[in-house]
Amino acid sequence: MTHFQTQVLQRVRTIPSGRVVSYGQIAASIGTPRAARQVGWIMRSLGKTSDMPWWRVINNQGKISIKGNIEHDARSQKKLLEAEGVVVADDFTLDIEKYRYQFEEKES
DNA sequence: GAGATGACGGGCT
DNA sequence: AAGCCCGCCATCT
Repeated sequence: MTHFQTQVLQRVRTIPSGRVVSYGQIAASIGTPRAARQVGWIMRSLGKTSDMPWWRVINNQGKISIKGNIEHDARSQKKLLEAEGVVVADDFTLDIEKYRYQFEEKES
């Protein structure tokens, strides 16, 4: 478990139900605004072995861009979000500005 | 240590 | 609006 990974997971864990954040937001909140890709990379490695609300993390275009190689695919993420009251279109897009959650705390 | 990878982001066509 | 391209940066091989 690297420090970077710890920081990311720590933020993901604070996302409230029914809200979403972009990979870039998480990267920025831990002090590395340009490491959005790495945030996604960490999500990929999470798999099912986590109780982390990974499905509340989407890209800045308000779209779910998961590849689907893991057990989780875009469809399951869509269901999870809808279960929390988030409206997701058939093309896996949603009104991110409406559900976007702003991190308040900074690093720890 | 060098090159390749990718659940991203932003800019340009 | 949709697609293509380039830059980022922690990991992996």
